Amino acid sequence: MTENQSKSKVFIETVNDLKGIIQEEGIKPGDKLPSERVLAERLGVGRSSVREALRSMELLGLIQTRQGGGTYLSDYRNHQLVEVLAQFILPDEAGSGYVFSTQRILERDAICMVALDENLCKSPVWESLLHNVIEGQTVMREDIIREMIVATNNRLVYKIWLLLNQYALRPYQGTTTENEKVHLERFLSNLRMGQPALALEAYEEWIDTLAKER
Amino acid sequence: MTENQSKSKVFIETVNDLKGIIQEEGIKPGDKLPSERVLAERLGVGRSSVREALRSMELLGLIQTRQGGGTYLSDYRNHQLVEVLAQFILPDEAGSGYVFSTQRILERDAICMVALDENLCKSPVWESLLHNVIEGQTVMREDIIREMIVATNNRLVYKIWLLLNQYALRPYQGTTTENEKVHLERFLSNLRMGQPALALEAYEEWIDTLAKER
DNA sequence: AATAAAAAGTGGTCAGACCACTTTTGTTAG
DNA sequence: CTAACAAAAGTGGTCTGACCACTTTTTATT
Repeated sequence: MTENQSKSKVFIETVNDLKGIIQEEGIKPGDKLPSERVLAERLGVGRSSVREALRSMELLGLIQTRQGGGTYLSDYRNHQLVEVLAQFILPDEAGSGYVFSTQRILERDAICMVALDENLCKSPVWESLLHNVIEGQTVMREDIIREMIVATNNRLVYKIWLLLNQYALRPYQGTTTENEKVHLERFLSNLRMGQPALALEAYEEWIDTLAKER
Repeated sequence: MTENQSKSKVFIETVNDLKGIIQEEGIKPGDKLPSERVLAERLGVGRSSVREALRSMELLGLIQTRQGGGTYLSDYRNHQLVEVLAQFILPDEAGSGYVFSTQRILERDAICMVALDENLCKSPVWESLLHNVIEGQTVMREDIIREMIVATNNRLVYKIWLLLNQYALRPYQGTTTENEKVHLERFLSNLRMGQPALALEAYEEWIDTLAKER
């Protein structure tokens, strides 16, 4: 099944093989990968091909490398690729716009899911977040959204969202403005009351305001 | 600014240099890059380092390569990265139902987008699809959904959806049953009339019925 | 047993050699 | 002169071997 596409390049296949090894071997983030030389022999390819695969994965942030030390599987969240891609994509807003709107699709769905679920929207998380906002503590937009997406209990969506987050030129960071607090309060309280439409509305306004403030 | 981090690896620097060359030279998507050998000499590094950089960029979908032909700057919007990361992220989730529900999130959004847009929902595509259904011609669920997602004009979403489609244990294939036709008609006509809520409802029923029929 | 030195292991880089394929060039037949 | 074909040059794809710099392990010394 690997060779039905005989045209695929060795280094691409190697990336796939690497994935296979990682799975079979049960290698977890933080664990060490076999050395380049071992991998080359094991996969029956040249070391240079292994390196091309590894370097690609490194640029993606999938692995980390310490000279003389070894290669380690990294937490997928450490995408350094953000910077790399940003350099290429930034001059070309169209690309980043897709990331942004895709993220919002997932977020809107999460909001609906939470608001429509009696148990979810009653969760003490929202109350505590709301409390933090009122108390003036810094509450990150990211954290709130993350909570919602986690709550919907779809790991795949969560992973995709995390990924997009890395790509997004996230315009929302820093301290919470007074204006933002208002939106947040409205949003969270509507969420808790199980009002998907109202929560969505508040969410849209919140995001729009944020985007404009830059 | 490039050498203040003396530790950065050659292939990483090369990626940046490449970016610089692309900018200086005014190389646009579709244009040809200098050959690997030329780049190596020009940057004063080994060809293997150039290759590691190029391969990384290729895995990101930043460039395309034709053996014997050359290396070409590709449209950054072709997020190949989705596929690559999918290799690492998706397999764990396949068959878990997450793929299915994630797909539906994207589809529901597309339906809303189309139905809410005056121009989109008036598109002759839906009419023609509806016509085909009535005429008894085989209309694939996939094709209809695809049309909608394409219509929303978010290439990233489209790519992700295609990907999920491959991983999904897609229960919908084969001939269109009479029962399905009813749902389809209802769905498409609501879509054309710009009724997002009704279209969504019909969609949900349609999908649910399909899932049950297996 | 603690410490220091040597060895082995590992990633980083380069150079050169082929191969397969494509593009260009040059030649030849019409 | 043009069209078709063949040779040559260019280019990416891959492998091998060689160093280097750094880290980890082993060994030897005190």
